[in-house]
Amino acid sequence: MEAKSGVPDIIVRRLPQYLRALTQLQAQHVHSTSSQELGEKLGISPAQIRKDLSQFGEFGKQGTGYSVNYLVDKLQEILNVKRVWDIALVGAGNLGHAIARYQGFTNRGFQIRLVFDQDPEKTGERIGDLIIQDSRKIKELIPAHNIHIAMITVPASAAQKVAEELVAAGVRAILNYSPNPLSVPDWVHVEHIDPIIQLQHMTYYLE
Amino acid sequence: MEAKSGVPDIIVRRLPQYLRALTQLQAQHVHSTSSQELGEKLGISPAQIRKDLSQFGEFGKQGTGYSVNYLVDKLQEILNVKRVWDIALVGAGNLGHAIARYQGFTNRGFQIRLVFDQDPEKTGERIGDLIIQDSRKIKELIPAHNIHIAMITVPASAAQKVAEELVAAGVRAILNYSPNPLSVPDWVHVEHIDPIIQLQHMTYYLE
DNA sequence: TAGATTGTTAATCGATTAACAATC
DNA sequence: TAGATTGTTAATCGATTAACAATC
Repeated sequence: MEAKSGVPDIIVRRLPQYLRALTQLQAQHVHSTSSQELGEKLGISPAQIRKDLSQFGEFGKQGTGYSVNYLVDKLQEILNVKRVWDIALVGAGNLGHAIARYQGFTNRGFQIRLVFDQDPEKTGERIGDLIIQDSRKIKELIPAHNIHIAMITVPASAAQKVAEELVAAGVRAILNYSPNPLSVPDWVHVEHIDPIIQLQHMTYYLE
Repeated sequence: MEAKSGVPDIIVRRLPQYLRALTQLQAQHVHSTSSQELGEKLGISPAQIRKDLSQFGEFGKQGTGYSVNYLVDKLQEILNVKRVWDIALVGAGNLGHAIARYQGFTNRGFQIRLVFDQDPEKTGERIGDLIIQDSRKIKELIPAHNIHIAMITVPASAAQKVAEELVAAGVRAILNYSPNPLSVPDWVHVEHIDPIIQLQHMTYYLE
């Protein structure tokens, strides 16, 4: 699961960070920036930022830097987030509820459209505008809503099975909140969120 | 914020993944493994795993591989998680509640001990065994509990201020769930969780 | 013993940075 | 014009992999 047009994945991974920083500048009504300024914000060298961006086009002007609006637009295009992606969430436990209620997705290109849970006591219950659906309907509802991205917030023991059902239903990208590696076909993208991995990285440096 | 004894940070970042995979093997009562097997699980080359581990000692045996229990023990030592780290959580909104209730921290070296919120309506309320404290008590309670790690789950606009209060109270490692970069002294470690960054990385590869 | 797998060296590969001509 | 900053090349730096002697 890497390389599309041949741009190294390590570069692609930095683009969303550039976009986030630029969007924040936009919110502060900053119209113009430079690789220097962006680099300071992100802890990335200016040369690297220019090199990364140059993979996709010439977005700046010598002497003046980059137009914030223009670069935001271009990065949204490159990252495929000029549209809104509908998302399915599987697992309406504590974390699933919190994510379903989170307001921050919408203006960054994503919208949670379906929530599933396997527990019959939960199905039918509402979370904001959403109604919790029975997990057995994954196969039916995900294609019906033309959904290609899902988040998994079920207990570790159920994650692999859920992943398989999602893939069978047409999902091609999974954000996995369970502390389990998922085994999926290699045309399915998986990103993993495990806070403990990040905590343990930090404790290495603490005495 | 890098390099302790001089082991490259890129290697340190892989250690928690090794530990997680090994713990899973342990749960399946597997007693012995090899760089080959571990590599397949993690999508990392066997040579790299051996090289990474060799930075810290000789943990394997030619011909037979690694004892799972022994390697788990060694990695826990290296990562500093043979002890339990108490954690403070700031922000008792949806996400904060979900994290405070999450059961998965304890057996991986962490325990949430304090929860703070700035809203007077919430302080005093319970989440499981914890009682939500007024954020103004950060300065008092964090040193009193000898806490050095915190998680931030407040809205974006409040995150920087909270980070500064935490640092002033003695926190040296922050797991930041807000979509904001935090500016902290360089002896403070920050890890960032922003699901949208990860989603946007995946949409790059989707049509 | 024969087979397996480690730890490590040397070779390869790829990513980052420094530097600068081009130019706004 | 003078100053600033881009996009890009070439040099450097660092990480990954291949290969193998050592040895369980």
